[in-house]
Amino acid sequence: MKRDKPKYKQIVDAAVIVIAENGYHQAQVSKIAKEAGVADGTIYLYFKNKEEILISVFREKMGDFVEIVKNAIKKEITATEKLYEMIDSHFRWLHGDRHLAIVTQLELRQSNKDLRYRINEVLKEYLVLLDSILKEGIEKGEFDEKIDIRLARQMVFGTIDETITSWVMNDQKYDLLKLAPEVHRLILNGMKS
Amino acid sequence: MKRDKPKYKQIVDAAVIVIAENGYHQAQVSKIAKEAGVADGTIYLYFKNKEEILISVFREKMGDFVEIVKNAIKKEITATEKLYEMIDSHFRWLHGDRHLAIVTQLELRQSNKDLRYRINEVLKEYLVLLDSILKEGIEKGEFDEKIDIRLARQMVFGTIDETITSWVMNDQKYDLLKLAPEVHRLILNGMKS
Amino acid sequence: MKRDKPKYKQIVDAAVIVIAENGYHQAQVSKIAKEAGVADGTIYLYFKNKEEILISVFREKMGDFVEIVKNAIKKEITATEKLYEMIDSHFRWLHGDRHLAIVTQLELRQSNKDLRYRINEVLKEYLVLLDSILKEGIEKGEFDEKIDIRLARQMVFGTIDETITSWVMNDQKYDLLKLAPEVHRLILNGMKS
Amino acid sequence: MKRDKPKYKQIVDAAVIVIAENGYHQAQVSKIAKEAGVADGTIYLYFKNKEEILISVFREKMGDFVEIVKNAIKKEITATEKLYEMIDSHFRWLHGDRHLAIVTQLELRQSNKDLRYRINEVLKEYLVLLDSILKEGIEKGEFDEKIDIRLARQMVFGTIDETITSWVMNDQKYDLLKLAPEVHRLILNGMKS
DNA sequence: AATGAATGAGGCTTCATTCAT
DNA sequence: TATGAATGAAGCCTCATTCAT
Repeated sequence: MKRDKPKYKQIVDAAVIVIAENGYHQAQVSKIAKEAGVADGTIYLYFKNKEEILISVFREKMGDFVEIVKNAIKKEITATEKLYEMIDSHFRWLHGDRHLAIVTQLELRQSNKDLRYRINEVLKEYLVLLDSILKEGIEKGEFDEKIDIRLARQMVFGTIDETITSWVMNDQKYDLLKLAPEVHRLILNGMKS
Repeated sequence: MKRDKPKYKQIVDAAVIVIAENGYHQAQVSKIAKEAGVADGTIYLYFKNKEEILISVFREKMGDFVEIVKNAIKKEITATEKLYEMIDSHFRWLHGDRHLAIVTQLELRQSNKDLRYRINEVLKEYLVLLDSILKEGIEKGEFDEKIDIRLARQMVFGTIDETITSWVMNDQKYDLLKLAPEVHRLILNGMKS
Repeated sequence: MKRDKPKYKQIVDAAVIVIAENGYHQAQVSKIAKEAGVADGTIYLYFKNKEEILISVFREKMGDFVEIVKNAIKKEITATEKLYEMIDSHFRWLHGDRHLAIVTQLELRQSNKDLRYRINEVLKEYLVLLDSILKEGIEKGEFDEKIDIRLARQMVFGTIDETITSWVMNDQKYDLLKLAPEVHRLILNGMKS
Repeated sequence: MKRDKPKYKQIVDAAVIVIAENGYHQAQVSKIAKEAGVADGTIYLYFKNKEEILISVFREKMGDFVEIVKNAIKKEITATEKLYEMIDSHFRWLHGDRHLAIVTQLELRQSNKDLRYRINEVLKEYLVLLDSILKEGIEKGEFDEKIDIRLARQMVFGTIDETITSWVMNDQKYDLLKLAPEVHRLILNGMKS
């Protein structure tokens, strides 16, 4: 509701900051309202309840991201290159917003089953994109035709996710972007024909 | 404290069941006490607070598991074989205790930052074991000497973890054990020299 | 204030409908505004606060009703006949507006002490009318001269009120109007000389 | 639950006092707890929620009262005498507990539809008792055989209720007990054969 | 060692009212 | 006059922990 109003975005952005700085369980609605510079009640003109704020955080940000990835891989020709762009833009995305990185990798995972289920719905779009790259690679003969798409997807996503989580848990001390080529190489080798 | 008393184990086992069946946020101390067949207050004779119960769940169970893996790989000669044994016994471990699988893959991740930090401490022993296999593989020339150990570890752990989580999220419908060879192959290819 | 403007009546009528359909506690100002086809803020150009709307509902409607009763009994000669007309027109009034019946018998009674006190002020006009009939009946020898006017009034009003409330609580299933003669007879007997 | 524990009664009694002194809408759980001399949370060991406290107030008190009436009319022989005892003990009951009188006549009526529905369930026992007296009176020829039991019940209850409410609204200034004979006479005349 | 009744802090949400336009 | 977006106070309930027995 009213997702195009400026305050909607204001509140979502405030939620990212508050969750990142205080943790999921300490992100009270009143803190988010204060950070957004609105009254507590105003939150409920834009979101049905607290859970909806959190869903929106993920949906808005992940939505932006899927667009970025789609654009990034559009320019590429081979599945191998597309895979590289996906890894690199995923890294670049969270590297560019340290608060968001904390939220997606650590805090949002503390949500309850229902919320995580709904987050997975949003994630699906990303995984579908990944699947299409994998299928293309197999068809073109770039990847081994014997690989199980589901397992390959889990390897790719699991590796990327684990790499980013480690980076966040180490306080984003080292340069995540530099890891992209090696992660790409590890993943690719696993699927080479 | 008093970890050798029978009630200690009774409470830890009760916690696994209660968390698996009710979810992390619905696992009240009183429920755990009831499942363990003791009074609420008794819990606090064995655990300083609720967080300690959850830590213990992970420490006790993961401790058992690390032992299992250590024994499993002892018999093997090559790093490649050891890696296979690690994957297979990891799958076998959680395949054999559906409650524990839910708890490690879904519920315990909803805990707060502090708790997850301490869980990672316990995980370290597992990761150290993994690192030693990777190093051995490189030294023996089984794996590519150019791979970054940290990244390789993240790929291996990320892939295994993501595979198990997917299996749990799909209600453990399909046979996890059958996936071990293919997961092994995917991972191995990524590191082959 | 501004009771003669068309929007005033519009809002009062909307309040009756909203309260009847949603219940007293679910009759938010915004719902009344919507039903009346005006903006929330407009309500406050015509009413000081929400309580004033509710008072007005009763005052306007009860005002109409007292006029109706006055006219109805004007034609009658004996106090006995006037009493019958009062009962019959009371029944007829609420029988003709099912929303209003719900509001006066059930919903408005959920208001707080202050509001109920002010409603009683409005009711007084009705009770004064009733008292005058009772006095007239005593003076004319139709009713027992020994009856306590206050108690008699309470019996008459209590009986009528309880009868209507029962009818509303039974979802207005049976014909209220048919009960008038018997209610009249019961009441009258109580006061006969 | 645990209705026989002393704290259950303690809380119910505290609720009567708090509601009478502050009004239904100002009777916060915390006030009731304070008046009862227990912690807020303790309330919830004895009552599922706030509504259950209010139901219990009525059920416990009305339950006591129905017993009193049953005992009072047991000694009487005629329906006429029984009716007098019912009126007199009803008056005597609320005359003896000014807080309870305010609660039953004014405050509890502000509750929402659900609560009032459940209160009516409790009231039913009283009305059944009243019906049995009326039937007995008709069978014995004390009351007119042509009267409609339902209407007669509404007259009796309506008159008693209205009389007590008036007394409470007038701050219990006059002596309610003295009104019993006249109320009895008014009611009785209405039903005499 | 064991019990379990009692404690009390803490947060999401609603909605009457305001006020800039 | 009319609007409607924004405000912010206020309360029910849960549950980890304690402590008298």
